Amino acid sequence: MTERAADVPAETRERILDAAEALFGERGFDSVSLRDITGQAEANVAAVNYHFGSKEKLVDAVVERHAGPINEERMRRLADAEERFEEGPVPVSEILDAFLRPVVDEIMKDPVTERVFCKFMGRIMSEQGYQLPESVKPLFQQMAAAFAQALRMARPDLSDQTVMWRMHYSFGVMSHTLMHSEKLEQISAGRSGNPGLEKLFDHIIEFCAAGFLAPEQGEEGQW
Amino acid sequence: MTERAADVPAETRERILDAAEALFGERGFDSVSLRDITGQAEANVAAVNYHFGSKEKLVDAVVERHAGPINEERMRRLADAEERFEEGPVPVSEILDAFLRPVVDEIMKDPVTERVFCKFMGRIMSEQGYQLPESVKPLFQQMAAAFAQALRMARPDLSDQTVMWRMHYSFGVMSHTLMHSEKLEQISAGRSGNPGLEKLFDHIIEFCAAGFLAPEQGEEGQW
DNA sequence: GTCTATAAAGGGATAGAC
DNA sequence: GTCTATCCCTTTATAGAC
Repeated sequence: MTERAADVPAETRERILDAAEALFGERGFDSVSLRDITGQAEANVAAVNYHFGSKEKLVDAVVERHAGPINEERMRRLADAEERFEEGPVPVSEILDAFLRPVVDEIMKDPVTERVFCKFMGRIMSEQGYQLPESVKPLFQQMAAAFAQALRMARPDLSDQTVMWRMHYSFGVMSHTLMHSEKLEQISAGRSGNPGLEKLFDHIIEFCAAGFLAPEQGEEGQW
Repeated sequence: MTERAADVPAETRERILDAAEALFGERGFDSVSLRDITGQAEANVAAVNYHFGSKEKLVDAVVERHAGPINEERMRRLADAEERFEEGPVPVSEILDAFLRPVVDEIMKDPVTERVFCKFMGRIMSEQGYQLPESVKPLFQQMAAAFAQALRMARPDLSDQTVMWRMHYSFGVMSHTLMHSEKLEQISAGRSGNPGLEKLFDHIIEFCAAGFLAPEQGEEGQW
């Protein structure tokens, strides 16, 4: 937004966004005060209201910074997969990959903020009562509808309801893992340290894709 | 704890616990004030400190009210399953059932608080930074270890790490679904309303058990 | 654009009457 | 065991100097 030299400490606005992202991911939106944020960002309390207008708008700004690019990339990858598999439906694992890979890529852009952003993403996906900013809602809903449609075509033998639930379960696995990636690293640290996000997400996709393979129990329309 | 007639409005202490459980589940621990709680419970602010000593201890009390019974029942059911399958390992779906069923039962005890407690449980399983009360920690760890052990025996072909991760994914599905059960009911309401918790959890177990069936990719010890 | 100072509201906790 | 009244702290937000 504003112009500045390359190797100078980030602008106040950016530092605030970074600090907010880290703290929100760690402790949630409500529990973090503006003082916590400006303290960590080495900025003044008043700077938040100067740059963003209010705490709520700061939350929106942090979300918007990533949500747009990620959802656009998801749509791109899904469309790309649909082209590659034009003869038949896209495999479930490819659909889940199109959903998750953009998150991994966004995290990888800056290794320093890797774990920070992991948790923040997980929190966005799971926080109760939190309302997505109006600016990203339409794209988000569009994206969710496209993925649901692709999954229905991938598993035409399943009822629509079952597909929706399993899509939801997959989101649950992803957000839960993002939020607790720290603890999990400790678990696996006994052997060879952090397995790396890429492998972790491959592992998640294997699990969820296998979950989609389960046959439907009972008659259709049981829901 | 205290004696009272059967058909009289619940004691203040109980009303506070009920209100706290509902509000904590809805909005998290930090975002809910004691005034929110006592307002909903039709009690006085000072009553919280009289009955519980502090807000933190109130949180502990809400957790303790359910955590003990649920974890004990989990252990009982796992032990029971191990007896039934004494010739061989307990199937994954039986293990997951032993883990999840006590939650369903606890929820079912009082249909009124069904959705309330769903979300509260989901929040306990997912809230970052929240520390389990010391009084329930040992039982919790013991329980987690027993289930991990059972799952390893159920899938001896998988590496220990893979089993741990997949157990974690299953927890993710469960907590995410508990916390968002409301939204999901809306989705399925088009056809026949609330599918009922029992069916929902059967569905979750199918999904997770199928996830455990996925073959392990790459060599062992890749983590 | 960044600071200090302060306003205005709400938080947890407690003393003391009943 | 329950209430009122109050203390003291932190919160968000803003006004105004620099």
